[in-house]
Amino acid sequence: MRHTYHDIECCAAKVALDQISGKWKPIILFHLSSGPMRFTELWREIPRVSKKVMLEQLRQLEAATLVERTVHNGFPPEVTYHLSSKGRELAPILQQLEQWALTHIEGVVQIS
Amino acid sequence: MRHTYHDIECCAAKVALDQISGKWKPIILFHLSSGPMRFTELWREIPRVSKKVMLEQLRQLEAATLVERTVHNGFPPEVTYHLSSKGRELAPILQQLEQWALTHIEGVVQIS
DNA sequence: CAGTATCCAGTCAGATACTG
DNA sequence: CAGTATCTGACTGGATACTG
Repeated sequence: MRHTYHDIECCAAKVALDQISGKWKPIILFHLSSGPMRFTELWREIPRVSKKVMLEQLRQLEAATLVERTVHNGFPPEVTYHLSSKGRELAPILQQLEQWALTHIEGVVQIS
Repeated sequence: MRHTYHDIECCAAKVALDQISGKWKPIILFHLSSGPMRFTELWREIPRVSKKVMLEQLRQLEAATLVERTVHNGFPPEVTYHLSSKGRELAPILQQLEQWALTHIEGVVQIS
């Protein structure tokens, strides 16, 4: 998403929210918070998403420098993803958000 | 957005993020944090959005019980929007997110 | 003033198949 | 294993005009 000066003037939090929200990004961040994971490992944890979409989400997290990608040479290929320091600094805030959610969303969210 | 059991199991923060992210929601929350505002007043603060979209965002915030809507009888009609207690409890978290953003997004965000 | 009603274009997630 | 390529339908945001 493109940001305008007006956004930043008003609310840097919007920029932050755009970087961390998205269909699967919070879940990816959640899983990576326990440590580095390989692509397929991550993919298996979130089985409902296609590889293509998974990649897109990871690329966007990389572009936002929240996640870093490491390629280990060899065959078969091995690529791991891990949180950057910026991503790790986000963790406590996400935990507060989680806590806020748990005390407020009860009875509001649909379960499918 | 519909949530599944898996989302909640993994990450209640995702549910929270879905409720507060969206093209204009953070900006609306930001403006309402200073106090109640009338529809047109709010609309004038965010001039790039159409009334239809503005309404949609407000309705979603209402549905998430973050914002409340008050109709004052009379003519011309007067409707004000204000944060619920749930919305007010979110404010400090958004401020932290704002702070996190300010220390990290520099040089990353495009200005259009 | 505070909305509805239409219509449109662009983006996004997803399914599926293929590759170095 | 870790991707790419292609195609698709659904959803979102937006422009514009109209209304109680």
